[in-house]
This record gives sequence, structure tokens and C-alpha cells, in this order.
Amino acid sequence: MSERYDAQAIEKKWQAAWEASGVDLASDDPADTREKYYCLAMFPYPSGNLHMGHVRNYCLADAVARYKRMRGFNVLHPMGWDAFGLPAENAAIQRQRPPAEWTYANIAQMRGQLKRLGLSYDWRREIATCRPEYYRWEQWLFTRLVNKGLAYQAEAEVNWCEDCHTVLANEQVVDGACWRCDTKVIRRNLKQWFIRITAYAEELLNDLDKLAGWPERVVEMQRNWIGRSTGAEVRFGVEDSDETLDIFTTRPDTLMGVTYMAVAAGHPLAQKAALNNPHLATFLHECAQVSTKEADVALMEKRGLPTGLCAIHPVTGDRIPIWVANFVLMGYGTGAVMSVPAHDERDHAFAKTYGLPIRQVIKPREGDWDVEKAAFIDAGVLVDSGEFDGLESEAAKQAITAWLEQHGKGKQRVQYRLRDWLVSRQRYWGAPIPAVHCGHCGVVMVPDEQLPVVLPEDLTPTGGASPLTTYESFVKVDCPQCGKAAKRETDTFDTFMESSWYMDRYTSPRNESVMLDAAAVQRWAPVDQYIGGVEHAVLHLLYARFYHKLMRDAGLFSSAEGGDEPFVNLLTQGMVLKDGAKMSKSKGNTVDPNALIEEFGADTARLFTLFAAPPEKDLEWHDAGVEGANRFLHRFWRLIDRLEAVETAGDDDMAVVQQLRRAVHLTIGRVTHAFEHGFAFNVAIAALMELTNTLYAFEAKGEAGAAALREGVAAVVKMLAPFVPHFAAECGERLGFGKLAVIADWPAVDEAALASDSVTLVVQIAGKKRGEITVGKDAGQEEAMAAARNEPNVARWLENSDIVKVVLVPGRLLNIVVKPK
RNA sequence: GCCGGGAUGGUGGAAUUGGUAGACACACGGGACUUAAAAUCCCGAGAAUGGUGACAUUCGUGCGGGUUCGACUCCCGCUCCCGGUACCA
Repeated sequence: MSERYDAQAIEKKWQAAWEASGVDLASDDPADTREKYYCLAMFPYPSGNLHMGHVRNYCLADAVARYKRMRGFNVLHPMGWDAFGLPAENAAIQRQRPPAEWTYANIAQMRGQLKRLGLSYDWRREIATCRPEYYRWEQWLFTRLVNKGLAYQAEAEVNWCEDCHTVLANEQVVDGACWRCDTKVIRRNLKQWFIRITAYAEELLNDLDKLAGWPERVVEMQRNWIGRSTGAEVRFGVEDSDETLDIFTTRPDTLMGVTYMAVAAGHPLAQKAALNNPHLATFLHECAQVSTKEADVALMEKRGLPTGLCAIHPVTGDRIPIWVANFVLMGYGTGAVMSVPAHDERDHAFAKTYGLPIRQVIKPREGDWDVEKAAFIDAGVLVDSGEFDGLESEAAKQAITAWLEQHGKGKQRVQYRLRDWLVSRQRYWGAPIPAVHCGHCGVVMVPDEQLPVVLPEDLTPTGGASPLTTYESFVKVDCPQCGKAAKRETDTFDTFMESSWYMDRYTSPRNESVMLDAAAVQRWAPVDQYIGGVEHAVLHLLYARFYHKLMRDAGLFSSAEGGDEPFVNLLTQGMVLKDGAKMSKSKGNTVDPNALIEEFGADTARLFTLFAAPPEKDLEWHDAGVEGANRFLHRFWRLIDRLEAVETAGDDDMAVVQQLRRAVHLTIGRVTHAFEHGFAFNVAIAALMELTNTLYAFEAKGEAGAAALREGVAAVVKMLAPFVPHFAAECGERLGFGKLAVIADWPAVDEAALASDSVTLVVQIAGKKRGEITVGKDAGQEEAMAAARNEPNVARWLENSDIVKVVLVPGRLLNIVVKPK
């Protein structure tokens, strides 16, 4: 009889053993012939303490990594820190200490927590993105993008607080006001850095087809985000002016139905018209008081005002009033749209509100439609469209676009919803943008030999403008080109920059001479399995795909070496909830992983998070379930006690032994399936619990029974290893396995043990279950029907009916369709 | 608003992807062991009706329709909840 299962002692013991043995390290040895497997969980923001979402994410990934090692792969499973970001600045403001201090302390704290969970990382490869040896390569790549014209500066709207004199993140705008001082937020134009992701829109869209290992929903979200649409660019004239008003429309077939134009408040025409129109100027000012959040813009009341200007219709030459509308966005398309109230719902509502004319130019192919009542938005046949009358919508799109092209008033164009990536932030705790502003040379990029531009780590933000802007030793710099006194750029990069390439950097994380070592990329990339929250479905995952292609095209690796896509398979895990809401400090519904580990041990925490819900669904936290997971480990521990005490003097019923072996090998098949398809670990663990119950119920009487029992227990131990590695290792030791054997090989299914001569069929009468029969495994319809008629309940149902049809699903069911006599 | 997803017993969830709805677990109830409790082991359980009972019947996967021999699963129309919405990460 062994001692009670002592999680704390066991976990300490095995963590030390694994660290000493180096089993978790990924081998770069070219002589290592094992197939590679790159398993990556999204690295955390070092916010202070590990939360349950992290635990779930990393336990999932660790189970995959450990399983793959057991299957003989050379596994790369790294960890690091997405260390720049807003929360560090917020903490710094509150504590009046530099964000670097807080960040490094958090990293140390969280690293300890990850180690305590027994996650099998190759810690030699740890990355912190706030280190200059990491972000220098981002700066290096960025200067190349600028040279290629893939990065540029342009004006963009930001949320601005007049009082704090600073740019606000969307998160810092609460009900249209500054979160700190409650001042009404206004939109302001600033010169910003962009990366031309739209130049890659087509490839990012097309390569979605390569992502067969991604959830369909994520692919769909990216497809919609990129939002490719084909339409026409149309050039309207402006009355009494040389200017033109360019718009894009996906419905050139409705061109003859335009009754007004709508431009954004920030559009030059609107600004110009407001100069001698105080009423309009007031309206434009009001429009600037909505945050830049898309949801805010979309939900606000649709309002507008005429500019007094008129556009000239490119075909008819008609005068068309130009309105300013608050729902037209400057940063999207050309900042202007043509409005066809008869055939667009939003235009229709706007026209109704302001009494604008509604002109029908498309009719349904059959029947009539009253456009005064509602917009007709489907395709149809053109009417009141002059020479285009009678054309179908599709043909009309072609014809009208062709006409515009012939007359130099437009052309066919592909438009993306995707906008260029705004990468500059007016913040301190981020990677410096490697540019210098020179009075003589203009904007000059920092040359390679002066990289990295190191961020001073000892500043403390106050909540106003970034402390970098007033930090002389940072700002004052000689122009790299002419040598005269110049000013350093004080904007920093969006933190998505760092998280967009870390997956590739992990392949050669310590390389000081290149951003990526092509040989290392070839060895490890792309990531075979990426795991992280659904909330990253679009932004992070799109930027990372983009960045991978940028690095490829910068010549750091070829398609053949690193692939065109960074992540082959993606698992998007659900959130951890409590009382129906996402766990968060502000809601006060967090569960501290540390307390859990101290009370029950890391293995219990691991087992519960994997068992409580399927990985891709949200996990509702209940403390009670944790005890259940712990109880299972204790129960299995006692099963080994029972195995050790088994007596083998008697004789076993071989049929029963065979049945046990069948259960064991069915379970091996089910658990293996979970690892190979979809990672439904909750079901895999349930299967292991079920088998444990079966093993408990089995009583070995002789050698054969004892052997089958031992085989079953050993199989469960091995299959538990990816989930509860310390526990499994200790059980393995009790069973006499070699020191590292438990984490070294995966049990195989013995096909012979699965064989069975008979099957149980459900018998249905007209689709309702009325009984069960046991027949030979190859039984045909006649044999099954004969057996069914022998079932009293089935026979009773057949008594007063005629059989209309019989459906036999082999191995599953027999459905007898009847009608009353 | 737009894009994506979800809803199954008291609870978390399962259902081989159109074939026995509720595996496994939690909570609960009963029994065994114990002086007692804890722990452990065994058993029970969707709801309703009938039957002493084995059992049988009806209803049942958010709501309303449809397809099918058969629907949690597919189609059409809704409701509510969650994620994203470009400066949270």
C-alpha cells in the first residue's frame, strides 16, 4: 500500500527532474532526425498575475506539445512576453514609477507561476518584446518598408482630450469623454505612420484558401474584414469649380438614381463650404465630437446638412446637392458617397428624414415596387436610365462603367474594406519609431548602424503627453543625413507590431546579426499549431499573417523555407467566465490560479480546465468541479494500490478479460482521436474516467486478468501524461516504468482487441425506439428483422400494422416504417 | 449598426457529424463501512402519466415553421446572450 497522493511533493520532484534532463528543449541539432513540431500559445501581456484564461490557454498547448513529444516529434514550445502596452503606462501613472519596473516585476512573477504549472517550455528561447535586442529588428524592417514605399506618413483622426493634451485610446474614451478628467473627447487630425497592408489585401484574401487548418469562422471573419468589393470609381463635377468629387460605388447600375451626394465632415468640400456658413461650421464641430470607434459611429443618429454646393452628374449633367453626413467616414474610401435612396436602405432613411427626392431606376424583374415605402435593394431591370433602360443590373454595371471609362469620368475598381495599418502611437511605453525630423532633410530614417533606437526605461508618464516628447537626451539628435541638429520621432509603434512576428523570431531568438535566421526558419516554421483566444480572430491574426509575408518579401526567408503563412493550424479557445461574465479585475469575479495550485496542485488545475468545457467554447467556472478533478486523481491513485494487491491464484473468465481489453483499446482510440482531430480534451478525459470506472469494476482472478488490468492502468497513465504530467510520471514510477518513459511514448491500439462478433442494434418503429436486439456483426436485414420480431415490445407494435419500409443502418439501428392496417 | 459565434437535465457538458438525446463530471438522494463524522466504495435520477413491480406510454435539445423513414444536427423566419468592430491585448 502506497502513501496518499501528495501533489505538492510530486510536482516539485518531477519539475526538477525534467529541468535537469532537458526533455522540454527543442533541438536545433541537424543530426536530430525526428520530425519537427512547432506548438505555440499566444504569449501573454504581463499584467501582474496569471489569470484563468492564461491557464486554460497554456494547459491546452502544453497537452498538445507533450502528446507530440510522446509521438516522437522534436517539439518547439516556447514562451515569452508581449511586454509593451497601455496597462503598464496606466499602472505607472497610478504608482508614479516607471512602467519598465512594473513590467519586469510582472514578468518575473508570471514566469514563476507558469513554471509552477509544469508547462513544458523551452525557456532558453524566452522573449520579452520590450527589450531592444527584440524591437531593434522591427525598427530595422520598418526602415526597409519606408524605402519600399510600404510605410508612409499621412493625416488621420484620433481621439483627443483638450484637458490632458493627449491622444486617447478607444478604451480610454468612456461615453464620449476622457476616462481621467471626463472632458468631452474631440476628433483631431494628426500626422501618423502607416504600413500599406492594402498592398497585400489580395494575397491576404487569396491565401485564406490555404488555411484549411483554421476554424471556418475565423477565415470568414478575416474575409469580411478585408472585404473585397468590385465596383466603379465615379468622378462627379462640382458646380462653379475646377474640383471634382470622386466616389466609389458597388452599384454603378443605380447611377441614374442619384439624388444627392454625402460627404464626411472632414471632407475638403465640407470644410470649404463651412467657411462662410456658421450653421454648417457648428454642425461639423458637432460631428467631430463622436469618438472614432466604428460602433459609436454606426449607432449614432444619422444626421446631415446641405453644404449649398452642387455636384454635376457625370452622365446627365444634372445638378445634385452635396450634403454633409455624420455617417460618412473620412478615413474610409474617398470620404464621399453617391446617394441613391430608391435602392439603398440608409440613403432611403436619410432622404425620408430630410425630404430629399427618391428616384427609382431599378424595377424588380416581376411585379412592382413602391420605392416611397422602402428601398429596392435587389438586382433588377433598369428604368428611367436613358440609353441603359431595359438592361439587367449586372449588364448595366458593365455598360455604365464602360460608358464612364470612355468619357473619362470613371473606371472599374476593386475596393477593400481593409484600411492601411496605423502603426504610430503617441505613447511612451512602446518601441521607438526609427525616424528623425530634420529641418533641412525632412523625415530621415535612422540608418542600420545607429539601430536600435533605445527607449529610455526610467521615465514615468503622468497622463499627459508622452514623457519622451520632453526628454531632451532622447529628442535631441544629429540628422543622420546632414549632421545638423534635428529632432527624434517620439511616437512609438503599435504593440501589434511586436506580436506580429514573435512566432518567427522564436526559431532563432538570440540571433544578434539578423532579424530571422533563414536556416532556423526553415527548420521550424510555420507554426504547426497556434492556440489562443477568439478575440484575436481578426487584428492580431491578420497582422501576423501580413508581417510574415513582409519578412518573406524583405528576403529574410523564401516561401520554400518559411511558407507563405505563419500558422498552419489554429485553435481559438473560448473565454473563462464566472457568473456569466468574462473574468476580470473590474468585475471582481476572478479566480486566482495560485490559490488553486496551492490547495490542489498544478495537475488538478490543469485537469479541471481541460475537462470543464470543449476548448473552443467559453468555460463557466465552478469551484465544485475542481474538487471533482482532484477526486479523480486520488481515485486513480488508489486503483494502482488495488493493482499492486491483486492475487492471481484463480482462473479468469476469458470473455470478461477480452471485454476489458476491448474497452481499454477503444479508449486508446478515442483519446488518440481527440489529439489528432480537434483537441476535444474534455471528451478524452471523460473517456479516461470512464475507463477508470471500468477498471475498478474489473476483478482479476488469475494471470490473464492481472495482465489485462495492468495493461489498462498503464495505458491510462500514459494517456494522462499530457494532461497531468507530474501525476502520470509518479504513477509510472510506481508501475516500474523507466524514469522518463511515461512522457516518452504513446500507447498503440491493438486492433485484435477491438474485434467483436456481435453488435447491438436499436429497433425503431417509425423512428421511435421500441427495443434493442443483439445480432451478428455482419447481420443483414432479414436476420435483423427476425431478431426484432422476437422482441415482445417490437412484436406488439407490428401486430396491427403493415410494414411500409425497412431501414437498416449496419451496426447502429433498424427502423421499421409502418402504417396502420 | 455591421461581421462572427452560442443556447441541450438543478449545473458544466456528451452525442462516432442525419441514426438509442443526456456519456463523463458536479450538485443532490439512498445504501455499505464507522461509536460518530470525514474520506472511500456501491446504487439512483430529464419531466409527466399508468403500474406493487420488471416495465410501458407521452412530452422533451431557446421560439415558430419546413425537409426526411429518422433532426440537437439540414433549410426558412425570429428571440436572447457573447466576441470583434481598426489606439485594450
